[in-house]
Amino acid sequence: MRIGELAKRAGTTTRALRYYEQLGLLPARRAGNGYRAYGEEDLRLLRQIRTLQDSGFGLEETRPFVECLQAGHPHGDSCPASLEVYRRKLSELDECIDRLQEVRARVSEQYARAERERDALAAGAATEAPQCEWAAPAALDRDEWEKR
Amino acid sequence: MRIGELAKRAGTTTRALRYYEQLGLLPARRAGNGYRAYGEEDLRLLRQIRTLQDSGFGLEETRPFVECLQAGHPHGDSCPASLEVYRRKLSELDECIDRLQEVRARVSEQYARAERERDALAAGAATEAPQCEWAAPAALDRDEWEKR
DNA sequence: GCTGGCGTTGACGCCCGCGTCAAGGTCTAC
DNA sequence: GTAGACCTTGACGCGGGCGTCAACGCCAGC
Repeated sequence: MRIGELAKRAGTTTRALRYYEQLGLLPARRAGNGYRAYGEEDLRLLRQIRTLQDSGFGLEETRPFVECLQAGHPHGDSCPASLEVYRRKLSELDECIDRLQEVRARVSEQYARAERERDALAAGAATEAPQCEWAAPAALDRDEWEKR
Repeated sequence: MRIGELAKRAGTTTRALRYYEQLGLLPARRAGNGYRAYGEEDLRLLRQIRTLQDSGFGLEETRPFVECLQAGHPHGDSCPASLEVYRRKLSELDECIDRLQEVRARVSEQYARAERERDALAAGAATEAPQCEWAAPAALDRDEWEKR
């Protein structure tokens, strides 16, 4: 199998395959004419790479899985190094999700406050209502926010 | 105030400030000797930028907030364009969090399966227990997984 | 023998938010 | 006058995962 066919069957591009080879991730035999020659086994390796990538693994993080398959193990994650990568990735994901949720909470709070203030101003302008100090008790929160 | 002092007071670097100016985000007056000259108001703008950046806003996304302050509004988010950016960012965050949680679930599942298989093999090797077909019913799930 | 579709290597581009270096100008203090 | 702390512009680097082009080789069909 040549590079174009492998790429097509795996749903990727020849450029990516050449890049993986450059990283030593997916080495290829060579035919007499210099063309890269791949086997069915390479398709498995490649699918392993793509699957992990879809889950946010970097190429270097897929290496243990690929080497595990190359070593003849039944699955890419049949080796301790792969399990370790799983664990690291899970804790990364947890940390990332936590951070995003904190950020989301902050942004949501700011958005709600800004909308309240807008509505208060609109109502004030529309009704010419008296501006009372106790109408905007969020000012302190805002200053705290801006100091970050 | 010159660039170094502003950078220090805002907890950033001169390089960042020059970059913001290059983007037209934080323009600076010039002193007679060509040095950039900033005022207290610029410190507010800069803090607005940094705060938003900490929440994952790209520099271009901070622009409406900065322009809002420059226009003399009390807060960076006192303008409709800023509120729109808030809304977009919130939906981006939601989407991102959802994706990460889905990924986390997939990875976690794979990890659990891989560990079960490892333990099963270890137990099998240790006790020389007979290898029964019904001992590894997860094979189908795995094939489905690899086809993705 | 010519066209077209494969393949090869090499090199630069992209995105973003700067870091870092180079080569110089400006101002203050001693 | 000179050291040193600041400032200026310009340019390249980085990280990750390739896209894209250039310039060429190989092979099949007409």
